[in-house]
Amino acid sequence: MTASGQSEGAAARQKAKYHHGDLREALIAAAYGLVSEAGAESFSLADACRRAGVSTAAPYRHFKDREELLAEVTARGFDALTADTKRAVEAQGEGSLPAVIAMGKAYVAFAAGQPGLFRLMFGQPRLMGAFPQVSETGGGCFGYVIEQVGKYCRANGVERDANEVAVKLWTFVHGASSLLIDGKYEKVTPGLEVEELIASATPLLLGHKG
Amino acid sequence: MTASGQSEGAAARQKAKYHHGDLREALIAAAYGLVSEAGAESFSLADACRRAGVSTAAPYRHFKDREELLAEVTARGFDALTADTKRAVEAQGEGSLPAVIAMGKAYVAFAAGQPGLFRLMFGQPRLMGAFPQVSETGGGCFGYVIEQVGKYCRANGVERDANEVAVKLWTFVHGASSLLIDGKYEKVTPGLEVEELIASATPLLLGHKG
DNA sequence: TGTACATCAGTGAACGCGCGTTCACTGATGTAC
DNA sequence: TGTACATCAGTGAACGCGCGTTCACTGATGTAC
Repeated sequence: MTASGQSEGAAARQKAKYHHGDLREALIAAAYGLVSEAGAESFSLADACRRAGVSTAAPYRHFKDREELLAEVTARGFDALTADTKRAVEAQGEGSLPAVIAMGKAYVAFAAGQPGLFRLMFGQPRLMGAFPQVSETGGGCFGYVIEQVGKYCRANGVERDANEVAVKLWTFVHGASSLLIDGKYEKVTPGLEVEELIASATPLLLGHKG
Repeated sequence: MTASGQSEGAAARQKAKYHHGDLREALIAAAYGLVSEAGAESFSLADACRRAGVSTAAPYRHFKDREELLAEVTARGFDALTADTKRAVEAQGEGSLPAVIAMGKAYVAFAAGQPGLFRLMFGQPRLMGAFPQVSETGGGCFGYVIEQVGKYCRANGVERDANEVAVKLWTFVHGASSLLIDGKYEKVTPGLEVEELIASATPLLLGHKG
């Protein structure tokens, strides 16, 4: 995967030219930004073209249609989420309780940081069915979570089925992300610290005494 | 709240007439059905008019605009979800563990039964800010969950802060609903029984030994 | 090194579409006398 | 009980809008000779 920062730089350098340089990456970056900021519901291909500085016909040299561009954005989102959680885990040391908690916090932080993208990644099951790269990156993301919980369980003698424990943690963390970005916590329990919520729920779901 | 079944009957009886009888309720029922079936993203006022059998100008006698109709649908959704959870709790007896579990299952069942409506209720924070009836019915729904968990805690000597326990359960159940309707469980752990997941996670989050 | 040419990533104008909303209107209904 | 009239919930035609997509085109680039 080409880093989008790189391609944006390239785009800027070649802005005056007739040929763009890497319009494909520039369009993905534009769409990624627009979706992150305003959500996929209000996303339009025309907006992405405006942001990339090309005509509305240009994307069709690189993508079959609007949906194919959004699928690519979704896949990039899963890659970014995986990278974030991986970084959080590695900072704490694989197989430790702090690592599992940090993983959950990173997941929530990703959702909070780009709610529109998060909703696109999780609210469009059709994309996952239709585009292999979405299915693969998404599977890789969840697979990493499950793998890490398994490592923790084995390292700490948790006798439960690691897969089941992982699904529970994922469920909790995903619920926290959703309720947070949809403003429900704010409405019902203002001042709630989501990070603390994750930190206190994780041991319970791992089967520790709270 | 007028039951929509009643108004649909009334609408059918008066179908041939120039005046509709209760177009407001008929439009809400049409929109409720369309959103439940296909989601709010693809919902159009024109579709609702077709389903109700009136011209596209007719809704403006009853609603300021498209958004006001969707807000009413959202409020009805929260009322229905509250009613479902209440029914589930009362069937098991308030303050019991089976009641708390049944409440969670009812929440998930509601989401699974009408995913489009569920996403509208939770994915549009703007509606909640702008329309008092959405804020009220939504608050009533979450408030009921919190109240019931409080009753359980008091009745069973759970020394934790009941509010915190309630938020955890709600978070878990909401996460299960989201992942289920977005098809993620199916992808990652095919064959997962969400009802069992709720039943086994609930005691953990209440602080019991699993 | 210079020229001819093939390639193909862009342009910009146009399309059809369905949408939300507005408008002047029409005709059913309820009420006052 | 019958008639005149005010009300107002509907109609249907029209609007402007932005969208996704297509089209024939143009002009920059790389390569073969």
